[in-house]
Amino acid sequence: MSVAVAERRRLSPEERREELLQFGHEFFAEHAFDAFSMDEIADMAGVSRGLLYHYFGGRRGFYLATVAHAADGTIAAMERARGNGDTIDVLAVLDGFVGYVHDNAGIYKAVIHGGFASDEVADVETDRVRDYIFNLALGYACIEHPSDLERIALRGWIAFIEMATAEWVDQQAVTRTEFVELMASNLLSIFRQLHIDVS
Amino acid sequence: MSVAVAERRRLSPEERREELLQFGHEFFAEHAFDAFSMDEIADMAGVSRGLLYHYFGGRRGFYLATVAHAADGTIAAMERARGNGDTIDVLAVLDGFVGYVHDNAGIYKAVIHGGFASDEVADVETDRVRDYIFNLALGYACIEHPSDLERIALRGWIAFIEMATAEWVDQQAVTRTEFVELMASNLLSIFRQLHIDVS
DNA sequence: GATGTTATTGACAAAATGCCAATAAGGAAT
DNA sequence: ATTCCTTATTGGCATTTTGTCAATAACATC
Repeated sequence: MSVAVAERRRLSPEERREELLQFGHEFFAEHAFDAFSMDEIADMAGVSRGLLYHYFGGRRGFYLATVAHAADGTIAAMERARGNGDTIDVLAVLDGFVGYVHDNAGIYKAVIHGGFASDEVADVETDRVRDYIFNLALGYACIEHPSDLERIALRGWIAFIEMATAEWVDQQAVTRTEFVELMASNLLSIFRQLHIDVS
Repeated sequence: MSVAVAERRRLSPEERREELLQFGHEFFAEHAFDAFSMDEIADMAGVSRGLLYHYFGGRRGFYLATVAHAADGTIAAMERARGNGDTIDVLAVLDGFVGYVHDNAGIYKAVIHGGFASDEVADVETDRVRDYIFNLALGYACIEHPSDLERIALRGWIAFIEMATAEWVDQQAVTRTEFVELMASNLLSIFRQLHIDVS
């Protein structure tokens, strides 16, 4: 009886990095930050621990790269749904967001929604996603310089859609359309409350 | 020159545990989960590493106990603001919530708002806080068995107030009263949207 | 097929972890 | 005051994990 030993493969740095990020995407979706040693993680990824350190510097670096990757994916999904017209279709973009979370529920909930306790670098990444949505909402309402109250309310609304989407994805108890409309009309409520005309 | 060595103190388990939790409250408010070794943490707390292990089993255990402690504090603050009448004053309870976050901004943002990546036990604690607010909102609207859409919307609203409060505490750019009213009227908007009468 | 580049590894020193027998603080009894 | 006894607290040990780097071997090019 022989143990199946994967032989050494030599990839380009770009390919290897992409492969490892793909693995991190799945790994951190399922396992807590410190649930395994770097040795075990490297084994699961099919590489040596040295390689993980080479590419990401360590556990935290690997985690952060995975967070950044997921943030990129989330924004890209909305970008795609937005299209390249100059009018903003809030329903379409929200649907793009919901689509990404639906297809990547594990990593989204672990990393973007859940986040990592008081880590500045990770916060930068999750905030990138929020800022994208924030600016989209500003553009939709034709606001250039939001007031303090407007900023607070919009950031609150963004948390609303993050939590509600995580919740919806779990059960999908109402239709996707109905759900997206709930989020959109909540945004309109907030605009109305703040006396913002959106025509 | 002599190094000041704190001599060994023998406290009751209850006192020591409380003291260590107090320390954890401050520690995790400022430092990332894995930013220090257990040796360093124990030093800062003024005890041996062995004692930390004895009381909490390790880093994760210590962190989780701190989360639970903060969750208790958050709920207690709302409980206090609620009083013991049988009518629910949403503004008062929200103000109690805001008060706790204001006074404990560091740990709140690190632990309740921020949360820990995909850790079931920590989620149980943060969800305890959310469930308290959830049930409060249900009580306020006289709902016994929320529909799926109502549940999603209310969970979303709770994320709204969590994020908005964290944001408000940072800058306090609008008055506390104005801010609390923003959150309360957003709740009313949601009820209206869902055709829920709150009289 | 030989050669050069560099992606990848294994192994080593240092650090951190988890555990437990030994220690001593502080209350109770004399 | 002094002794005793309980058990909170510690120090140190075996083990695991980490971080680093010189050695190795894929793969492309000639």
